[in-house]
Amino acid sequence: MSASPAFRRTDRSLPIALLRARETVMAPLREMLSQSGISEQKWRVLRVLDEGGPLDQKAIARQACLLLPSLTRMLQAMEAEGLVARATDADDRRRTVVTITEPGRAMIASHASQSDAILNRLEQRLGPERLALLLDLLDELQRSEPGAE
Amino acid sequence: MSASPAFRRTDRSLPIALLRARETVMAPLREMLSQSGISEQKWRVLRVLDEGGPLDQKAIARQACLLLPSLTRMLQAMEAEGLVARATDADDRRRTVVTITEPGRAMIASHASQSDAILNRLEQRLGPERLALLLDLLDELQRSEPGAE
DNA sequence: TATTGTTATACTCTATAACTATA
DNA sequence: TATAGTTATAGAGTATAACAATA
Repeated sequence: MSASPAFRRTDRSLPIALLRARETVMAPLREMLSQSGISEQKWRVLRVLDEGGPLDQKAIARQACLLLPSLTRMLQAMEAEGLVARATDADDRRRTVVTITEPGRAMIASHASQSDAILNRLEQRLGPERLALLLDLLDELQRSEPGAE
Repeated sequence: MSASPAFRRTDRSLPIALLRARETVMAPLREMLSQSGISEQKWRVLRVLDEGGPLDQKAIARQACLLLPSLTRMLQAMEAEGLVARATDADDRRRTVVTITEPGRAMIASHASQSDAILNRLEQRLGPERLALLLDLLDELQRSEPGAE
């Protein structure tokens, strides 16, 4: 009647622990985003573009953890909303280069202070050193696998 | 043209770092699960039940990070597949107590060695101490918020 | 009156394959 | 022949509200 001994306890299972931690962090952020009518996924796209400058879609998909078909539809909607602009790459015309627009940056900026407050609160609870350590470990984990960026 | 200064770099952004790390960990596990025709979500339900013994649906939803309406439909399917059994709680007849069945445990057991191999490989890359530290930090993060279990 | 779980509904994302065009 | 992106399609999960049964 006991749990299968080959498995770690779910709170010591990395996939579940990552999910629970993410849900904890995202809960207040989701509430914030719902007020703008923007999805979590579109928010990630904006964040990646805001930071990484113009990117082709494959790079966006990889960095924002999205599939290319999902991204295609999202970008079409976001272009219609004026949040991003797309242009064919002159050097390689298979590529589409996506740029965040000023309204896109404004959308991000409008949430900056609120988002910062949420994450600062977490930082205070965990402690700045331990948060930095957590980010290091997550980064290390992600880099340890092939295919990750 | 630079990124909004109020935001952390996305690789130092906790929500995105958690997502990327999770995708890294889940990629090989998803491949494993797809061979059984079981979804990631149903797998979480089985894992939680296998570990936590009979649970009511609200507890399952919280521990597996699912909404109650999603869980209701999933459990109906899983009951039809014989993976779980449901019964009304005698003491509080609003509650439904869900139990994993032997076929459910067998489903889990059939993936134990493969799942273990995947996670052991990650543990070797990161180092056992750093993995333990990561799990500690994730747990701490999750516990720091109200509403988390 | 609050809580557990269900149903209904609309929406979004996931996932795969097939397709276009460029290289 | 391979790659970037699109389209098509099926399916599943998300999210909200409204509801039933029970406490």
